Amino acid sequence: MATIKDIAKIAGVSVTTVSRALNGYSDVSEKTRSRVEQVAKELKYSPNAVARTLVMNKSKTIGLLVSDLNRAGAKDMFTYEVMCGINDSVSDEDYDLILFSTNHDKQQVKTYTQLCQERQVEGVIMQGVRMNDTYLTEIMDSQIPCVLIDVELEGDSVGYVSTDNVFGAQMAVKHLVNLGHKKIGFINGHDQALVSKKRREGYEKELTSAGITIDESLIANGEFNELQAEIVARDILTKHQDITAFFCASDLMALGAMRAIQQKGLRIPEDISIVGFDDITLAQYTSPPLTTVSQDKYQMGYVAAKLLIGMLTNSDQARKTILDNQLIKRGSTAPVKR
Amino acid sequence: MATIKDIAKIAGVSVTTVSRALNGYSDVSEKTRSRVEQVAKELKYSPNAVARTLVMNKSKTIGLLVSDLNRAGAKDMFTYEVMCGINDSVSDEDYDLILFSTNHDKQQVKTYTQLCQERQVEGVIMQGVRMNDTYLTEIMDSQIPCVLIDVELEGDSVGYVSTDNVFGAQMAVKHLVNLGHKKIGFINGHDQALVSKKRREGYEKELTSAGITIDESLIANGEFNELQAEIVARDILTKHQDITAFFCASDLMALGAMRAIQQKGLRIPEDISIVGFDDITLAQYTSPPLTTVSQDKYQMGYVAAKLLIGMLTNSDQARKTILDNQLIKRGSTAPVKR
DNA sequence: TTGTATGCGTTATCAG
DNA sequence: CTGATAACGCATACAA
Repeated sequence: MATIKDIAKIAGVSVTTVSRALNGYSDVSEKTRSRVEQVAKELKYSPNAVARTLVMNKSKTIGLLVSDLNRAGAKDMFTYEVMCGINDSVSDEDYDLILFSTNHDKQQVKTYTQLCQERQVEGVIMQGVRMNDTYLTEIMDSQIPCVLIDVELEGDSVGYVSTDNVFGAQMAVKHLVNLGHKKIGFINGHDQALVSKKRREGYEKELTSAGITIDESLIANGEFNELQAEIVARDILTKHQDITAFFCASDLMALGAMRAIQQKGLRIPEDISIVGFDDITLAQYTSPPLTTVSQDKYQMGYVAAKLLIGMLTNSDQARKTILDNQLIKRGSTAPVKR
Repeated sequence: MATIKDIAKIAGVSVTTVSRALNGYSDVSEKTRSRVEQVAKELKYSPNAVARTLVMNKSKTIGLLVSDLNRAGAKDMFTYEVMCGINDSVSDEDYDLILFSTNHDKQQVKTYTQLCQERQVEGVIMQGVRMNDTYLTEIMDSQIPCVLIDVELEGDSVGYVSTDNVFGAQMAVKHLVNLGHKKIGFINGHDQALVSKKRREGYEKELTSAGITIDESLIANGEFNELQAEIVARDILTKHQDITAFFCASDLMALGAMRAIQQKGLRIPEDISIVGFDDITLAQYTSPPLTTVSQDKYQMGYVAAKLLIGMLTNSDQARKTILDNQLIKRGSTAPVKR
């Protein structure tokens, strides 16, 4: 509650002097400085960041804009882990984080720029955007620096962090191909996700280079949803009795597919091999444990924040980073029976 | 970037009028109001919450203070789910959330009051505090309304949300007792957690009422840590060959204990029954699926925020809520062999 | 080395 | 119904 005014009065100096003393300016005598600091301590003074923001036009605040922050995300801990990385990163740099959750409806009510201006955030990290979210175009038009997670869009003030989804998918499919699989189903996310495009690209690329022709009827969208994945997996299994493997664009969907497989009376990995994507915690605990492409979610968040803060301070900073993925071989994949 | 000043100039009125027109005051003619709104829209005006905070002394901001926000928490999604509840709740009421992560070290650098004052948060929700965190006493002394998650401390401006941990533990133990278990190990968290005290209380209460005497050597702290729980479980199993069940104060620790049990060549639930606490997502996927006491974490967050906002608006608001828990019976418990 | 005056964007008071 | 003015807490250009 104490302000520099209070300090000034007690210390018998002007507010200007207090301000400068506390901010470490050199043009203040050691004597007054120590006196001011003394009084500040006595009064348990702490600077009002709000007032400072107003006058400096710098809030030292970063907006964390999460699309669909909800319980559904609880199974795959993606958002949480990314957040941990961001949090560690920003506190290193003495920024604070303000959390916005958004969704399609909210985006109609308040524009991106409004959202940012109201709270005077210096920059934004956006997680979970869809390609058709209205905010995405606004971000590109806006001057406010923004780093996107898993959306590879670049602009003057827009950068991104992603993992190498094409290569990740290639590793997954190559692993299956090496095990002798030829008929490999692909359960993708949805068309609004860039990662889905990328993972499909990897899937097709690897099959092609293995001399296997793409069969559209082996591919379906599971909407990144466990249940939906189960449904489409069941459908594919019914249509293709001779399928021997699945590649799923997320572990969560792999869980759904596993259920479909097991309900058909098929065994994993003896009858059907399956590979997921993400390496969520659950992946280690399914039976059998799930082979998957691991993404370092914490690192994604950490790097995203670093990138953003870099952009905030110097403009010709690199604006994108692609992290490597890793294939984690577990029990859900095996050589094809013959 | 547009301010009310800009609007005033263009609309040909004073800033006062603009302010009142935009804030829906009645003492402004319909004509000027619509004119002002028109101009505001043209200029894509959005109010500067920072300036407003300064003058109103109300930030419409709630601090979410999380102790040890890190990857370790990724397995039990506690914090994430609580956060989702809080987020939904505060956005209902048009508050924003600012995220602070703290730990023992950080608490020495900046006091609780400083942290709050700097960002002018109106209230705080605190998750993951330990009984010996210095912030805890500061919270009690502070005037800033605060709601604690799972720490049952009450004061003039302090409330809490928790679940009925005593009863939850009792349900767990009663379930085991009903299955015929008499020698029931208890892997607790640590002494700095209130929930640990409570769960122990429930454990002892239920055993006593079943006529079973408490054996201290069957009880150990697993520090809410999977590995530590595995270690102490192994220890107890070695010392007590005739133990038939475990009650663990968290699912995460139950995972550790399960590993210890299985490594001993014992089967779950045939040889050893086990009950956890929390109902984390993983609990459904272990083999066998884990019987556990379910806490509605989302609801905890939701209620916490509601409580806090209530305290912010009227002072004689209820300050605490205890939510019910639920025993979820799964495959990890069975009648005792004889 | 220190102090005075001004402004950041908004709301509130009070007079017209 | 409207407007001039002060105030919130802080930083800074300028003056002394």
